[in-house]
Amino acid sequence: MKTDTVFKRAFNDVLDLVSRLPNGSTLPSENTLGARLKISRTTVRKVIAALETQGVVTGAGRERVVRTVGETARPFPHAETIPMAAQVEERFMEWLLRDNARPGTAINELELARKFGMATTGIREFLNRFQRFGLIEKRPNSGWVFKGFTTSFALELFEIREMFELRSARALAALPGDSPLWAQLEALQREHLQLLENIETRFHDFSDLDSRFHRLISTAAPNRFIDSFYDIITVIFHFHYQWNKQDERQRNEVAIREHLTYMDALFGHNIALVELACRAHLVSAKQTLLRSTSQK
Amino acid sequence: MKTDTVFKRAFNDVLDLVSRLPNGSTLPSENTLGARLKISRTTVRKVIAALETQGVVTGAGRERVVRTVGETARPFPHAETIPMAAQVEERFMEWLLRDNARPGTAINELELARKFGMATTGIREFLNRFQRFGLIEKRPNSGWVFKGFTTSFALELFEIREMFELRSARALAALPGDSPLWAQLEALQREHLQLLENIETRFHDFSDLDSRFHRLISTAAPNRFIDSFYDIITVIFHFHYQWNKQDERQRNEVAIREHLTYMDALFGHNIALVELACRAHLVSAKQTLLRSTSQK
DNA sequence: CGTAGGTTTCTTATAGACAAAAATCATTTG
DNA sequence: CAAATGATTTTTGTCTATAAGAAACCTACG
Repeated sequence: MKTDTVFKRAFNDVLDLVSRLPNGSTLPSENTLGARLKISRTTVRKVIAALETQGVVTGAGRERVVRTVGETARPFPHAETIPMAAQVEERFMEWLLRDNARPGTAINELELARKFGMATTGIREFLNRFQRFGLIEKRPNSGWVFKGFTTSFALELFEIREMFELRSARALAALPGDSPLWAQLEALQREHLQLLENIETRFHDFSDLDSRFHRLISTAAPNRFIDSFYDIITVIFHFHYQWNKQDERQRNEVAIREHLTYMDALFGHNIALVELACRAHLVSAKQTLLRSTSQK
Repeated sequence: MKTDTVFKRAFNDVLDLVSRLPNGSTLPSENTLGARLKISRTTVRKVIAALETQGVVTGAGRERVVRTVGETARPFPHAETIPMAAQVEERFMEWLLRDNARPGTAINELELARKFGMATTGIREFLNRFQRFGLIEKRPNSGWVFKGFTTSFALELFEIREMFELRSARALAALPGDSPLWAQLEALQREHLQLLENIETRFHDFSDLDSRFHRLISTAAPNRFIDSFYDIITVIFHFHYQWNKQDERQRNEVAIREHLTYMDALFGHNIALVELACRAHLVSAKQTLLRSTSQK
């Protein structure tokens, strides 16, 4: 059976939306709600039905009215609004990093299914998608092997990353001044400066900013294969940041300053400087990653 | 239920192996057979049991003897020895190319399952793996869309291909003369020359040679992400060759000559010449591909 | 007559079952 | 006791079933 995470997320969203409405106002139409929440009318109706039994919405048909007074309905826990497929990645990476980080470790679908409390189908599907990250490999009719978060993995990853990033950075620097990308880059620059001011408390926020910065650069010359590669980078770094907390504040501060230099070079449209700043940043990012890989 | 393609392929292989043995010789041990056919002993025993009922092998336990006289057992049809997962790709590409090549076409798992005579699980698994080829995209809770074999697809593919190929070619040219790769490259050179001699009849054989040539170059500096990208190239070109038969003989002849020039440059360790030959070949390959893409 | 709600049909996400194949454990024999 | 066969346990590949969710169709009201 499907999980009803779509319904639960939508329920919470509508609850939130409705709570901002004045008491007694009419509910937006089913189509409007569906469009706003990016779900089908079928699910909208299910949500409305649930809200009716909870007394948040009264009336029927075109005459549905919001009642925000009285005890409000309780939203579903956040965990139940995340689709299963998305949760597997999180749990799998945690399992890899905490328990079984050794290269060559066999990955057993049945064991994972039991550990994660789900059917093997879901595990298989995840592993098949995860394969492209280059960390696991399939042995037909036998299981999967974890190839290890090794030095060579990091080196291979960064070889490609450098090629792609330099190419995108050059393309961006060559963009005319009236491209909307410059405004977006300026906004990101401000975010970097703000983060730098509050680095002591907010240093965890860098992971997300980092991903957005590099992805923005890659949009200067869109290429589906490069975009797809950035998914890999994002996931690897996301978990690397979660796992390796050593010197996190300081590492992130250094990276922010490198980003700022990199952005200055971009704003200056100076290809040579851009390449220099880009390379410098990637070298330092590579060193950070390399410090937490296993040998071979 | 699993298909028994492993058993059937193994059965055919053992039948073939046994037919070369003199009548009355003892059968190799189960372990030996398993190692040679890359299958588990369980399947070896199943094959032996089948051969016993067919009278090709007599005796039991350690005393099993081959009987090649009399009517020999019939092998299983080749089609039944190919694992289902491998067959889907073939059928899917054919379906894409023949029937529904239009960008934006919705891909319906259930419909494909019915058309291919298999369960939806198998289709899903295939589509999830095929996603990395950049030709399809998933809409959660809805189906998949075919993004189209478009001009931009070809351009994006070749942008990456050129980056990767130039980098590998440079690495290969820089390899010392005693590297085993040079001998392998010489062997490939001979294959090219032979194919060129019989181009009129054997021009279909180029597809395979092409793939092996470019993959050999990439082994000069192994990188899992590049290898993975070559899988995409190989599949795309495999089906492109099957689909677009126009001028096939001539196109392949041109490509062979380009390869030969490229190889000469590599043997000469002349980076500038290598880059020239490599670029020239890729440009012409790109043109070929572009000629059969749809607009946008 | 176009937009909204009501109803029906179709598709996807996930679980569960089971034979094929692998992996492990046990026994025999030279 | 090492290498082979025999028996048993686990795991994978594939199918079927079903609720959640999307999509399509229908009806009614302003």
